[in-house]
Amino acid sequence: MHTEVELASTYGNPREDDGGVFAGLTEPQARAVRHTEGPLLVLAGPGSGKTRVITRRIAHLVQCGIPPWQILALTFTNKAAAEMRERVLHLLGEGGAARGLTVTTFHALCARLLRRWAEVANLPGLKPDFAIFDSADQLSLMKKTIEGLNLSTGNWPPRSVLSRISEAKNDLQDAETFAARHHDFAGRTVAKIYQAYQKALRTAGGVDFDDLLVLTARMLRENAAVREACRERWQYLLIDEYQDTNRAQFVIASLLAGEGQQGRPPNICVVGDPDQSIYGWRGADITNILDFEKAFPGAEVIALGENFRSTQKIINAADAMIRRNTRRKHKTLFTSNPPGEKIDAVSCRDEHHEAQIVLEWFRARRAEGLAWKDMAVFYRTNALSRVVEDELRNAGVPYVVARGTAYFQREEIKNAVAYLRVVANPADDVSLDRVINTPARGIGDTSLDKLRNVAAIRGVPLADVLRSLESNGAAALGVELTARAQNAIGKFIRTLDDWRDVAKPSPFMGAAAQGQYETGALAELVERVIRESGLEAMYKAGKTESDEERLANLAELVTSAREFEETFDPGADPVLTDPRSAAAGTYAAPTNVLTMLHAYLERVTLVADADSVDPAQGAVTLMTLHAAKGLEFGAVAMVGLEERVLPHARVAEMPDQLEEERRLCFVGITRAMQRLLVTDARYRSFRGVPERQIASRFLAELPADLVSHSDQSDEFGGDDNGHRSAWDKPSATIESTRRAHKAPQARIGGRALAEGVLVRHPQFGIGRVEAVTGGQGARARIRFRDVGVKTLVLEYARLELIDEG
DNA sequence: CACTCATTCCTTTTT
DNA sequence: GGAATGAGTG
Repeated sequence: MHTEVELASTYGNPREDDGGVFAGLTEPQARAVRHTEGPLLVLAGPGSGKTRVITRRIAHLVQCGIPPWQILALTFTNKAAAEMRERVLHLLGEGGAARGLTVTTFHALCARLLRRWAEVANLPGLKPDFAIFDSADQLSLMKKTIEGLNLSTGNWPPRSVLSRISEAKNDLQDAETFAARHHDFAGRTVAKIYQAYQKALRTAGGVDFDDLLVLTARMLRENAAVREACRERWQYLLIDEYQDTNRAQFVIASLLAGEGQQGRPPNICVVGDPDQSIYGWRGADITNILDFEKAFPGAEVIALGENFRSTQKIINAADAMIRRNTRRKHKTLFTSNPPGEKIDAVSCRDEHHEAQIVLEWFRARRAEGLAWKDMAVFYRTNALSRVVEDELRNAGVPYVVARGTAYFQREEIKNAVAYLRVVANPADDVSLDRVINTPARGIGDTSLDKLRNVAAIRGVPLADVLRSLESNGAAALGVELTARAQNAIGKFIRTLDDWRDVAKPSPFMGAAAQGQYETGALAELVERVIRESGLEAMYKAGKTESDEERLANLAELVTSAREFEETFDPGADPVLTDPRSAAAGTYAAPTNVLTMLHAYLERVTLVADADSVDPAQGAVTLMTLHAAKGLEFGAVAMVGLEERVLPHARVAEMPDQLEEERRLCFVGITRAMQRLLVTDARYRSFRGVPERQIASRFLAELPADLVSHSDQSDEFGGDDNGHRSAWDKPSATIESTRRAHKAPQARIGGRALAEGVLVRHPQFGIGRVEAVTGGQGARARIRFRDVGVKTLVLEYARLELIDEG
């Protein structure tokens, strides 16, 4: 292997090496790129050229003569992986110098490894054609599991049980370990559910997101052969966004990195920023990055603190705020960019007013020459996007909401994908349940319940029962079915078989027999499934606009399948038996549609919201703060800077989460290159109920001299008194500014609060109104059932109206 | 068995 | 404000 001395002689004068991997790098950046052997931690502040360093470093490794297939780069999202791959390719030239390089997400890598090795590694109940269950699938399976145990979903909400199990999985506790550690009633019950859930999951031939990591960690730990095969192949490991890794991911990384070769330390390079760790709730363990040097002794640490993205004012504000966190590795943020404008802060009346403010601010930015695509709106929760969307739509401003998962959550797409999943894996009961009577084909709940019962008793997938019904009749199963239902089921099974025959490798099918894949076969299968399942006819029969839209979406699914096949690169498969064949370009293509279908479904399931961010669209981008990480925009508007929204309400119960909320805010601020707007609203409606809001503490943490604040939250202010706009160019019209805010006096949720009305208070409980005074600072005297009479200021009292009866 | 209308819970963030 | 159940009718 190359040493630093040799490299130094090759790249003696980086800055003049135009076009080379060291061109234009700062000293610390170059140091990170130059580092090839042994553990390396790059602490990369926002806008510090992190991606640049990573991609250059990979290119550098390859230029040093390391075979690309020995390099594994891991990210969290497909988008990050795609971007990295593209940039490395660009650096190395399209000539195939990067062939065999593995750049992928943790989850996708695990899926591939498991499919390749599951049988060898003897993982209980895991078949190589397993389906990956997304959150919706998990939820419906969990519901069934809880009901199957005769527990109430009221006492054991599937969501929270799932999150407890997910927590356990992220910490690598299986059901048995979990059971051994929890002896209280709730813990024991969850353990029982955990066990049953895993069993149901395996029966359905499925794994959930967490399982992908857990099972891979376990496989690598317990199976020396697999472990060695992976280590043998990947000598250089790189992990992006390392601050977001959880315990399972840390174990996988450590096992892959191994002990290094011949007593030398492992070549693991991790890049991240503890200040941008925002996935603690998903098990991300910030100590992974804080203690990297402990886990990998002798690690070189390089801090990239210089920011090349934002103005001084933005950087200084972000720095001042994040300094308040105590659990961090301090690095000084600085920039030699221009000072820039002050941060705009506007206090608004309510969320509608806020949306108008954002719109006007964007128009002003556009007047200054910024394009729509250079602007973005960030918010803490998805629910906040709606009002902004409405405002932009009405104003005719083009926008896109970054919700990559949304497309695949549409009913029609879920249906079509569920059919495909049943083709790929007939045991997938969750998908089968979804499609067996969609569109309605006469297989009703009564019949299904009987058959599900049989399946549950025998512990086999429903599909097996259906099949045995088809060959042996209902009597053999010990159930009675109407002839109508039996016919319908028979027909359904035969349709499935037809599709599977097409998909299966068949020695009689010409090209397939030669081991060649015919491009278009997957798209053809998707098209066939949509047509022959009756989905197409079902939506064609409907005449509403949404039905037309649904047909269009289904057509799009066919297109997406076609695109997938066309861009599918079998050489990029991380688990090729012989990586050298990838380098040589002589790998074997997949031989049948089923293989392609599996790859496609995997891709479809492992999408992230951030994956859909496409600045080429020429539109304003709307997204959650979480999705914003890693991106940058000329002008950023952050809305909902309020207590209980941006530090989220949950912080009240879990104070240690406050620092993560602050990091979230930090991430948002540091996305802005030139201009930043932060807004808070005095009133905001949650689920239709307006609530009095308090400005976020984070606003107060921004140094006053960097902020230009404009309070427009006055009830009737901000109409046309000249103070409406705090910035240079207010828009010419006042169109919607007139939508006066409803006076909060003596009103709750738009309904008048009168004597004798029942209300609920978050602390005091239920009470009856005895008297109301209106006007500014309206009050009500309320006799509470439990705590007696209190006089409350309506503005602050977050009361809820209760209907009598 | 299929479809329509009312009632319930909900939401933090996502691979 | 909306999705996801459940009751009731054709």
